[in-house]
Parts: sequence; structure tokens; C-alpha cells
Amino acid sequence: MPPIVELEAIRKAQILEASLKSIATSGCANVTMADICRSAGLSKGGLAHYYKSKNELFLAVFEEFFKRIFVRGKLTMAQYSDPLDKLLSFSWLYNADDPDALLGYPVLFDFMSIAVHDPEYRRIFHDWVNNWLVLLKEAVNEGVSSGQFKNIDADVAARAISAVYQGIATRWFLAPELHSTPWALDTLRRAVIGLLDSYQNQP
Amino acid sequence: MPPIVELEAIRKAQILEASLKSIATSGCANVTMADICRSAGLSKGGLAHYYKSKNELFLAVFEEFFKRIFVRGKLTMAQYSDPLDKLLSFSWLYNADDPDALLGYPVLFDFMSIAVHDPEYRRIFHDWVNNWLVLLKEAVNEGVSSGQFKNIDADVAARAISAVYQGIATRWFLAPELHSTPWALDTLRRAVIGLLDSYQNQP
DNA sequence: GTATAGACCGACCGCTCGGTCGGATAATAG
DNA sequence: CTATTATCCGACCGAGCGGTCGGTCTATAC
Repeated sequence: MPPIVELEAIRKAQILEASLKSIATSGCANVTMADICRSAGLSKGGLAHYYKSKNELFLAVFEEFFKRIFVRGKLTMAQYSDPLDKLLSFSWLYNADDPDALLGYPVLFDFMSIAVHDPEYRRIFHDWVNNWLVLLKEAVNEGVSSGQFKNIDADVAARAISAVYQGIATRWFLAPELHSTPWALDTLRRAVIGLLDSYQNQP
Repeated sequence: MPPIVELEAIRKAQILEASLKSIATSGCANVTMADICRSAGLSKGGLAHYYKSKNELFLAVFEEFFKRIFVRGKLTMAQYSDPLDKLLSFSWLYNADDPDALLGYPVLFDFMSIAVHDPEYRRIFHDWVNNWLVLLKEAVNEGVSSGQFKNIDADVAARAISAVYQGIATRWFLAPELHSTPWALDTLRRAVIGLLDSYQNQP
């Protein structure tokens, strides 16, 4: 019997954290179970006790990661009351000193490249994006209710804003020599405001 | 001695095309040399005669692919005379029936996930993006010269437009249930126009 | 004719990695 | 105390892969 009741939860958290770091450092294709064991401070058998296969482990890692990032985004957004501020509240995604960003992008790029060929991964991506869309949609609708935004289809606008975030992020992270953080923040703001204006003026 | 003088060029093209298809189908991490040999109609030794290692082959595949896509974009853009039309001329990127798009996105996602961990891949990505930026910049500058656009920093605007293309593309390809082609085209247009307006009104 | 060299083949080698399995340890149950 | 069960270890297995290498074939050179 386990000496600690929550041992399983603790171990799984250890393993997931170690896996996340390993994946972010080396990339999914290069990470071995041995790497993760070393990073987690467990043996092969010990790890196998909690996750039966590499695929099962990786799926858990990605789900956990997406959940974490989403929760953070939700909390950050909740700190703002103005709808536009809410829509622009994800600027920590373009902060080179942010540990979530530094870990997150390598993991996200790896994830997407697998999702191209794996329906289960694509489903996770779909659900994750959908969560963001719901969040953004709420902010847009707040603006519509308050009269700050007019005649905006919140669905369409949320999709657009979310996609812009992702595009800027991709460039900012993979080609930083060409895309500075100030550029990213300025572009985000202009694009979001430009889109909102567009929806209001040409519904 | 070779019976055909350009045999090497022909074989290399065969191999690159076969590799591209294999990568797009299975993903870099899953493609084996044996797969590519089968697809190219060559033996292992025959392939090794032209490309010494898997890494060398893959680098050649990606360079060739990026070149091809860029050339197409350049030619397509040249068919338009209006600067705004030029900036919006890459809509074939959101055409689900386009073979370049269908092959291209899997390859691009794979490439980016490798680029995260490989400086040489990142350099190739950097150069590729830069080519697009030059192209877009020219179009913006045409608009500035003609007076159609005013007070626009072509550098900044080109980066923004290019990033928006990429963001929409990512969503459109990986979560098509949430992001239809009409949405992609409409969002692209609104974002580009919105950005141009923003730069003109708040330089 | 013979010699030479490019083009290509495919069996083989060596290595890596994911997964397994018998066993050790320790805490609890009875 | 013994029996049981969760936890964890690490040696081992087997499959798959990239790359090699001796050999074959063919066309050119002489």
C-alpha cells in the first residue's frame, strides 16, 4: 500500500513536468523514455508503473500543458474589466522572459506537427482552440452589451483575433531577429482594433 | 558513364518529390529511408548515391519546397496590378483543393517543429520569411508611391500582413471545422485592410 | 576486344529505443 | 508474525532504422 495517499498524483505531476521540460528542450521526436526517466528521477519500470506507453504519456503531457496555459489565460483576462483590454490581455504570450512562453512554444509546435497526422491530437487542438474562442467571444459580447462594440458577430471576431495571436506568435518565436516583442505587441493591438472596426463598419 | 547527361538532376528531382510526398503523408518523424526509396523507385544504395544522409536529404527537400512555394507566390502576385490586390493575392494558401496547400502545410508544420531545436532549420525559415517580407514590402511601397497608401512603414506592415496570413492558415488547416475557407478569406481581407488603415491613421 | 567509372542493388551491421518482466523493498492487513 | 499489495528497479529483449559495402550491370574510353 502507498505510504502517502496522494503519491500517485505527486508522481504523475513529477513525470508530466519532467516530460514537458524534456519535450521543450529536445523535441518530441528526439526525446527518449530514458531522458524522461532521468529528468523525473525514476527508473524505466517506475515510469511504466504510471504511464503504460510513450503515447499515453505524451497525450497526458499535452493535455496538461494546454489546460495550464488556458487557465492562465483565463485568469489573466479576468483581471481586466474593459472588453478591449481583455482581448489584448494575452500579451504575456510575447514575453521572452515568461517560462510558460519559453516552454510553451516548442511544445505547441511539436504538438501541431503531430496533429497533422493524428486525429486524436487534432481533436485536442480543436478543443483547445475552442476554449480560447469561447473566452474571447465572451469578451467581445461584453463589449457589444455595453455598447462599446456595435454589430459584431462575436463568433467570427473571436476566431479572427485568436488566429492573429497565433500568427504573430509563430513569427515572434521562430524568427525573433525579424519580429521584435514591441512589434508583436503593436501589431496585435492594431490588428485587433482594425478587425473590430472592420466588423462594425462593414458587417 | 551516365547514359543521360542530366541523369543526376532527374534522379534528384525524383527523390525530392518522393520525399516531399512521404513527409507530407507520414510526417518527418515517421518517414523512413525505405519509404522514400519505395516511393522514388530506388534502392537504398541508389538513394545513398545521391544523398549521403537522411539529414542532408531532408534539408534539400525543405529548401526545394520553400523555393517552390515562394516562386508560386511571387508569380501569382505579379498577376495583379493593384497594391491591395497584390497583398491579398495569396488566397490560394486557403484553397483546400490546391495540391501545394495540401502538401505544404504538413511539411511546413513539420519543418517549424524541427526549426525550434535546429539552428540551420531556423535559418532557412528566417530566410524564407524574409523573402515573403520583401515581396509584400514591394507591394506596400507601390501603394505608397501611387498615393493609395499614405504614411505606411512598409517593413512593419509587411511583417504584420505576413504574420496574419500564417495565423489564419494555421487555424484553417488544423481546425477546419472551426475555420472555414470563406471565414479565412474574409478575415484576411478585413485584417489587412484594418492594419493598413491603422498605420495610416496612427503612424 | 579490355579497362574504367558511374549507377544502382540489397543483404548486412550496429545501434537505439520502447516495452517487458522477475525481483526487491516497504507498508499495510489480518 | 505472515500475506498481500503498491511501488520501484534495471537488466534484458526484439524490432526497426540509418548507413555501409561488396558486387553487378552498362556505357564509354582506349
